[in-house]
Amino acid sequence: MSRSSEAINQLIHILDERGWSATTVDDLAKEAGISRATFFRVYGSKEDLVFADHEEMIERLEAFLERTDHDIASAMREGLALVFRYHLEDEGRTLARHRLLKQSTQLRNRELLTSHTYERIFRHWLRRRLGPGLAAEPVAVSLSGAAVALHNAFLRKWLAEPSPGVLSEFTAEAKKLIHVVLSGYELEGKLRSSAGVKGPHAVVALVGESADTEEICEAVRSALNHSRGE
Amino acid sequence: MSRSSEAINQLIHILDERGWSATTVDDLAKEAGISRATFFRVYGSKEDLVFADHEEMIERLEAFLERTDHDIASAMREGLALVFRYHLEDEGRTLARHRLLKQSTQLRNRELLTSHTYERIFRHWLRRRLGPGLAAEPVAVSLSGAAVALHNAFLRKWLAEPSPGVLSEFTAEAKKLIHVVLSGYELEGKLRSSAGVKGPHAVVALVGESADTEEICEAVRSALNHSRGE
DNA sequence: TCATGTCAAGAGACTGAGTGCCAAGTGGCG
DNA sequence: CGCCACTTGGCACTCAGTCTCTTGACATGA
Repeated sequence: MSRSSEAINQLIHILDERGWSATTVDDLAKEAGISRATFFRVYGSKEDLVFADHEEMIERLEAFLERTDHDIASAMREGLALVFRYHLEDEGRTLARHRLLKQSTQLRNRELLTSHTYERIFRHWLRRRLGPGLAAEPVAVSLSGAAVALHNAFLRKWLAEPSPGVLSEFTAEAKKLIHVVLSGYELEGKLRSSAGVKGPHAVVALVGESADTEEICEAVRSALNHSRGE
Repeated sequence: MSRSSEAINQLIHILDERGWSATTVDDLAKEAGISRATFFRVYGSKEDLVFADHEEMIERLEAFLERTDHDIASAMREGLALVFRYHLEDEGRTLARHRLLKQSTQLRNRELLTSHTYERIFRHWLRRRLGPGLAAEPVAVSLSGAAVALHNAFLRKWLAEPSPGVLSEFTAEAKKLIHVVLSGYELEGKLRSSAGVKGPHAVVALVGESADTEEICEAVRSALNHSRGE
């Protein structure tokens, strides 16, 4: 898994350097040390290669939404943050892909398609979580559409001018949007957590007064790893 | 214009009957009484042929938004209705295309792309109409995303079960959505100025017993965002 | 040790989309 | 009529993606 994803990153880099249309599948296969036929078996297509890692992200998001105990608004916001953080995670890969996308409308279009996958995931999850009710369907549809659009707008902003503050700006805007839509449709009642009777852990992390969210999370992570013996 | 659009309808019909992948460009060119080369010159590609009429719709929408005297909410609603009505207008063509789309994921993906074009048009128009202001950008992004998602949902519903009442149902829902978003952000904008100076705060994260490290971090992040953002 | 089944990979032919080039029409227009 | 710009057809070419057949590595089992 990790080896193949490195191979993918390398191939994307090659496509970025030599140009999307100037690089043939033969070139890529030769570069990867496999035959042309094997290339198609492994990666599906030249296009799929560039977005192979999105599959993983989609699984992560679905797993998160499936298992979360958060209330609807928090889970939605955190799901969106999860996706956003994924793009910031490997800046080299994301920027290389972005340069690549500028070369070909075909690739840009493919990129846009991934939005619909995220939108669909949120929509279906919202439908389930909102349950039956008059406003559930339009809220599921509109909120997922709006939230993914917001995500894309902030991602575009970050691609144009990478800065670490974008994530928290995005999270704040997403929070506002979710609140506006849910309360506007009078679904505040659904905002409560659906968490069951599971007993809570107590976790104490000590951090400096000026710590930001990520620093605190890091402290929590290390405290957990310590106490759990990982 | 009208002659060529009839030719397009006929070719779409042929694609629908014989199958998308079973019909080659040679077949289509022969059917249209032109050479293969001319086919590509005129229609661009096999895929473009299926969505050629969308170009016209996009121009209609842009012209309407550019010239309308309506207030923002009414113009938005009427613009959406304009697009929706266009699909209902020629039921034969829309249903034939829909049958065609079921045959090929490639075509379905292409269809999804047109959403982004509409979304972009509404977004740019909303930016211009909302003018400068703190909430203008997120509203332009979110509302266009949500509105187009709503449009697509109602269109899917109509395609599954055509009924004339869908248009008015859609218009009503769109009106509600636009009102919720616009009024929701106006309210937020007024409340923001009264936000006080941040003091120290306590953070409590409650997670399920089976939560792993990452889930706990998500919960901490969520709790922080909750307490800091208010 | 050898026979057998399985599976991943390679080799190569084949289809079909899309591009580029050139030659042959097909009108206007002086 | 002859010149010109523009359109169309014919044709070769590249390359993505599919399909089939073969080969070799590996495991299992008598």
